[in-house]
Amino acid sequence: MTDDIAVPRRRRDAAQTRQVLLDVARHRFARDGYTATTVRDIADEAGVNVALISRYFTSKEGLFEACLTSAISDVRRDADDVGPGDVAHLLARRLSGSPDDDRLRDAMLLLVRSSGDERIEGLRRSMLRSMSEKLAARAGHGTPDEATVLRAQILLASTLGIILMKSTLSLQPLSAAEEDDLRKPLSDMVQALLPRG
Amino acid sequence: MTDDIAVPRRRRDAAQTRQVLLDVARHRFARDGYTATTVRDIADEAGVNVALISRYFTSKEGLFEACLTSAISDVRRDADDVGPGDVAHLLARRLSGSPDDDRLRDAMLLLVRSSGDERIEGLRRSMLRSMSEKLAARAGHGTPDEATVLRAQILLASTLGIILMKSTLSLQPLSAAEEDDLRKPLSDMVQALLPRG
Amino acid sequence: MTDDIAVPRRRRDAAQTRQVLLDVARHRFARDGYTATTVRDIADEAGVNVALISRYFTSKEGLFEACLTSAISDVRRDADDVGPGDVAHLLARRLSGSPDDDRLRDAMLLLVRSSGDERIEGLRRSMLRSMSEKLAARAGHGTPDEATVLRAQILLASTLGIILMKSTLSLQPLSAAEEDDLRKPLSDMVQALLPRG
Amino acid sequence: MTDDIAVPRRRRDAAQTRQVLLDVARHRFARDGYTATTVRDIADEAGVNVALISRYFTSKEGLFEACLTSAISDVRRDADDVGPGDVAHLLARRLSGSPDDDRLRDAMLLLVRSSGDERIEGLRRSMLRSMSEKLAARAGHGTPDEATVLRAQILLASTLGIILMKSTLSLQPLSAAEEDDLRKPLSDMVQALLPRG
DNA sequence: TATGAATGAGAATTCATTCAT
DNA sequence: GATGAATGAATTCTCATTCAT
Repeated sequence: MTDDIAVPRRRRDAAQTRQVLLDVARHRFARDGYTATTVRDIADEAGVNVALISRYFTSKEGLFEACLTSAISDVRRDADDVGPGDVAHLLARRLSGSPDDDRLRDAMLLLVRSSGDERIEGLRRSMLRSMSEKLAARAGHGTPDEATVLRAQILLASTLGIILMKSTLSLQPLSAAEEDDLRKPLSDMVQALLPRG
Repeated sequence: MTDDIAVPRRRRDAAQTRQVLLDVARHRFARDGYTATTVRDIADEAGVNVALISRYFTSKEGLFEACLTSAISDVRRDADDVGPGDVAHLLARRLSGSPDDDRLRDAMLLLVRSSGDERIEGLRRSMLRSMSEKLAARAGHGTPDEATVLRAQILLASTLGIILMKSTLSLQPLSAAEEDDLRKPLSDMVQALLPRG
Repeated sequence: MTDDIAVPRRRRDAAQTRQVLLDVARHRFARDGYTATTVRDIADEAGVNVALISRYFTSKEGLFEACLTSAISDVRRDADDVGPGDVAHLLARRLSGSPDDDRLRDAMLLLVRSSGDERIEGLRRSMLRSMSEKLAARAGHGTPDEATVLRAQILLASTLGIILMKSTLSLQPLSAAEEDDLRKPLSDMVQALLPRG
Repeated sequence: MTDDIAVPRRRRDAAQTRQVLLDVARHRFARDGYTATTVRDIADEAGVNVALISRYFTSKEGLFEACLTSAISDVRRDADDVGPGDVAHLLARRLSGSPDDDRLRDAMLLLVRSSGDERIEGLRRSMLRSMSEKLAARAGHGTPDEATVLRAQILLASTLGIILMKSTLSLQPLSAAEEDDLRKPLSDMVQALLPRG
């Protein structure tokens, strides 16, 4: 019952237990939002006891924060891997349904999920601010002006809106759209908002 | 924050009480989501007893459904008022902070808020589908093909993402952006996604 | 909606309104018990406003008390009408389903329904005590001894048990039993418990 | 009132906690009926937290069902222990106040208590039907005819009426009657209703 | 390290009752 | 005399968290 995952969990491995909880939580928080997700659900799906959430993450909020932090690193790492100039292609790939990118989509989704805790909100905000600045920088030359940052934020918000709609609501044809279907429209959108992107 | 006691509520006016509850609920559900909003909060902010929610709307879900229904009419009415061709201007006006449009922004936000109840989800979905079709139709000629509908849905999702980010997270400069700041970027985006829109 | 009863209720007739409430309440309390019956149900079935229950009977308990009192008179009157010696026949007739006797069965049922209020319980107790004494007296000669009263109470309790089971639970063949089916068994029972009854 | 803390409850023993809840609930439901009993009362008397009721029995209805089920087994077991022919003696012993039989009287009382839930009602009905058939069979020869079943049901209903009256209402002399006082009258009643019983 | 037991706070909902018309 | 509006006190149930093993 505890090991319905491929890698047969070793018992009594704290680090691994922690990781499993984190993975499950990230997915659930992303999909259902903070309040609608119960710690018991998470623990059950992870195949461990609820009390471990308090143990490893102090509280539900602590767990959410850990999810957000890990999500942020993932997104950062992913962004760094990508060369300049092909934001649209990256987006299209990330948005389409390939299971490899589930984790990344979840990570992005977390950025629109609020926990209610103000300190955690700060994290989200600063992450989004930094993402939009990086995006703006990529579009141009040196440090971007506010107008460009605004455009970058509009692009970012749009992307998140698309992920949200695509993955949480089954709205056709968007939900079923593949990478190929999305590439051109997204490319147009990116070009329009951040010309040099 | 808007106008808590502007209209001096007459006591013992069922229709008005119902309306006040509906208004408060719509705002709260839009801002905080379904699960994070408690009926007691709504009743308190409305200045009436909680029991009246059951009385007038049967249940929390019933209240949410009523909010969604009323939001849908508002959005429909607004969309009908707008002539063809100026989607971007409309968006810019709607997205900027003018208090007149608070209700409309809330209405739109409700479209990304889930109650968990499957029947209500159907409502949301069909509304979004119909909005995207109308949007697609406006872009072109006769009944739109699926590719155009997809583009319309991308535009719709983007818009919702922007509203969500702009109003629930204080991310500068987006959150403070005025109609003038938004018009050009949005216009570019609309043009890119729905050329004739 | 208000007058689903044969006699077209005159509006604004306090005495009659009171009576209708009383009748409906007696039936409901008898059938469903005190706690399981809501004043709103009663008012609705009576076709009047709930507030009138407080008005005419002070409270739910007051209404129950009034029901019990009226039930007691009915039972008393009925008992007085019956000559000595034919208790079994009376029982059989009362227990069978003839609608004329619905009110009387309800009245009897009320005697096993508790309201929780101690003062009202006293009423019930003293009524039952007096009924059993009368029953005992009928069996014999002069003032009955305790053993005879005990037998009378056993008979009374049995009768109430039969009514309860027959009318609130659909247990075949008892629930469908007619006067003819019941007469002999009941007669045997009465004879056995109160030989001269 | 019986033995509140006689058995010194070990802490953190799920099976025992469950059992204590069940015992308390059975007594309360039997004495006060379903609606008049609150889960908080039960938990308090059991000395545990209310949430454990949901945990162990899902809901109040689930708890009631568990009570009824366990009551039915108890009654069945008791009935099986009794040889044929001495129903009256058994009754007399069961009805008298000996604390050993408190549980059994509660069990019987539960059979006249309704929860409102239709599925649970089915349980009660089928149990009563089977009891009356067994009773009828015991009276005679082979499979009993409907008339005999009717007589058995009358006896059963009478018994329940007597238990109800004896234990929930303090009506003298019935409530204080001892085994010896009851044996003869009950024996007469049983003989009259089920001659060979 | 992990578990199952237990708790307390808070959620939605129901209900008798009171108030204003 | 009667009504509909409104209230406050329960009631059941859920959930994050803590405790004991």
